[in-house]
Amino acid sequence: MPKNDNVLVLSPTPLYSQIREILRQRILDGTYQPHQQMPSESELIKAFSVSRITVRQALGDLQRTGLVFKIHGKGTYVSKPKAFQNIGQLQGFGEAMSRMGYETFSQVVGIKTLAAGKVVCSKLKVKEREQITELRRLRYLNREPISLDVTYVPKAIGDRLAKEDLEHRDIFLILENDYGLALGQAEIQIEAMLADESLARLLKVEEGSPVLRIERLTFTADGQPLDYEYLYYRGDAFQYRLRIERGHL
Amino acid sequence: MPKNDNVLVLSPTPLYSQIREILRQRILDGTYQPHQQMPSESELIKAFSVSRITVRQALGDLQRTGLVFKIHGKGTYVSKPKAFQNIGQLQGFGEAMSRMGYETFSQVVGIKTLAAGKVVCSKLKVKEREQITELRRLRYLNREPISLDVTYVPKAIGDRLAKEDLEHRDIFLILENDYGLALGQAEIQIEAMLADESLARLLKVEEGSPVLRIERLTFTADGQPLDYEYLYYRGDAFQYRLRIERGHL
DNA sequence: CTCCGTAACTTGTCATGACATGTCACATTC
DNA sequence: GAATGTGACATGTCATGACAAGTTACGGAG
Repeated sequence: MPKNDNVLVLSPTPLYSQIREILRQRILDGTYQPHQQMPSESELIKAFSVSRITVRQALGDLQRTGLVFKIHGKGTYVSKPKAFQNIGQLQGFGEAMSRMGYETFSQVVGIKTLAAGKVVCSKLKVKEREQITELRRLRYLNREPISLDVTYVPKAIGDRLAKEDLEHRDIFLILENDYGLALGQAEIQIEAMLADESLARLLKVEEGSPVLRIERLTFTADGQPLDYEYLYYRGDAFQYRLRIERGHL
Repeated sequence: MPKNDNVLVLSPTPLYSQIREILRQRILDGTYQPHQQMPSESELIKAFSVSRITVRQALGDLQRTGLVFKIHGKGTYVSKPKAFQNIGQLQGFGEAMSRMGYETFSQVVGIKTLAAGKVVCSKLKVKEREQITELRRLRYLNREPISLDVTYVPKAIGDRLAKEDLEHRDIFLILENDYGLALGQAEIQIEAMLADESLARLLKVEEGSPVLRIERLTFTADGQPLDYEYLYYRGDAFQYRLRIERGHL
C-alpha cells in the first residue's frame, strides 16, 4: 500500500532529502562518530518508516558529497572529517580562510557601472548593452595582498552591494544571508599567467611573476547565472586546494 | 516477474552501467546531438527492455558527470560539449580528454626506482628509505606537448606499471580495471609558477613561461594513499575546469 | 480573438519485493 | 588445530507499480 503516512511529512521537501539532512546533522554533531559505522539500511528503514529506495537515495547523496562511504557487504561508515574542509565546496575566499583561522580583509579599489561587454554578457545571460556593475577588490591575508578580485554582477544587485560592508564580508554570504539568494554551483576555470605591470603593482610582486587566474561563474540554486569573477592570485603565496571524488561513475 | 531475460546480459557488469556506456557512446559519436533532447525514459525502457529504475540510474550517472542535464517535465538533454564534462570528478588526464573527443598520448621520459624522500614518504605513508618508483611522462594533446607528469607510487605497483602500455592508457584506468584497486578521492593543490630551463625544454615553451603546477595525492576507496603526482601544465594551452556545488547537498 | 482547462507527455518521488554479491562469525569436518 | 562450509547480514542491482509535479499543445468557453 503505497500510502504515505509518515511522521516526517510536514514540509513539501522530498522525504529522502529530509532524511539526508537529519543524518547529516547527526554526523556533524557527533551522534555518529567520525570513523565508524552508520546504522544499516534496514535499521534506517525501520527508524524512519520509509522504503529502502528512499534510504538509499539519502545515503547515496551523503556518499557523493563525501560525508560517508560504503563498503559492499560490510556497511556504511562516516568519513573522517579530513584535514582540509574544502571538499569541492563552493565557498568564498574569506569564508574558506576564516574557517582556517586566517585573518582577512578586502580593500575596494573600484566600483563602477558600465555596459556589459560581450563576454560578461553571455556569461551572465543579460542583454547586450545592459548595465552591470564591476567591482574590484584587493584581498589581504595577514596584511599581505594576496589576490585581486574583479566581480561582475547585474546592476540591480551591484547597487545593493555597493552599500554593504564589502571590506569584511564575503559577497557570497551577503547574497545568501541578506538577499536570500540560494547559491547553487559554480563553473571554474583555472590557468597560469604572468603578472602585467598593473597587476604586479597591486599584488606587490615583480612584473612577470606567476599568477593563478581563476574565472568563476556562480549560479543560483535554480540555475540563473548571478556573479562572474576573475580572481588573480599571487602564485608565490597561494595554493588552491580541493578534494574530488572518484565516481561510482 | 523479476526474471532477467535480456539481450544485454553477457558481461558481469551491471545493466545500468552497460546502458550508461552505450548512451555515452552515442553522445560522443553524435548520434544524440549536442544541444537537444535525449530519448525519454519510457522510450529507453522499451528500447533496452529494462525497468525505469535502471534507465534512471544510467541517466543519473550521465547527469552527474555533466554529459546530460534534465528538466523536470520536459526531458533529458545532451550538454553542450564545450562545457565542462569535468564536474569535480576525479579522472585521469587522458580519460577526461578522450571523453571530450581529443586525441592524446603519453611519452615516457623516465622511470626509475629510488628511495623515498621525506615529502613523498609522508604523502604515500611509506617508511623512510623505502623503495618507490618515479615515473615521468610527457603528455601530448593533438601532437602538442601539454604537460609533464611526475608520478610516485610504491615500488610494488611501479614494477607492474612498468610493463604496461603507459603511452596510451591512463594510469588510473590500469589501477582500477587491471589491478582492481578502487580509487576513492584525491587531494589537489594548484598553484602558478614559472617554467625553469628543463621544464621549458620539455614543454616546448620559453623559459619563464607561466605553468600550472598541480600536486595530486590519490587515495583508494578505503583511504590508503596510492599515487602522488606533480603535474606541470602549459599555462598557455591548458585550463583546468571544474564545477563545484554550494552547500550540502 | 483571448483565456483557460484538460490531456498527454515529461521527470521526480516512493513503496514493495526479489535475487545477487561481498563480509564475517561460527560451527562442522578433516 | 586448520580448513571448510554455512548462514546471517551488509550493500548492489533490478522489476513493477503508483502518484506527484512540471511542461506543452490543443480545443472549448468567453
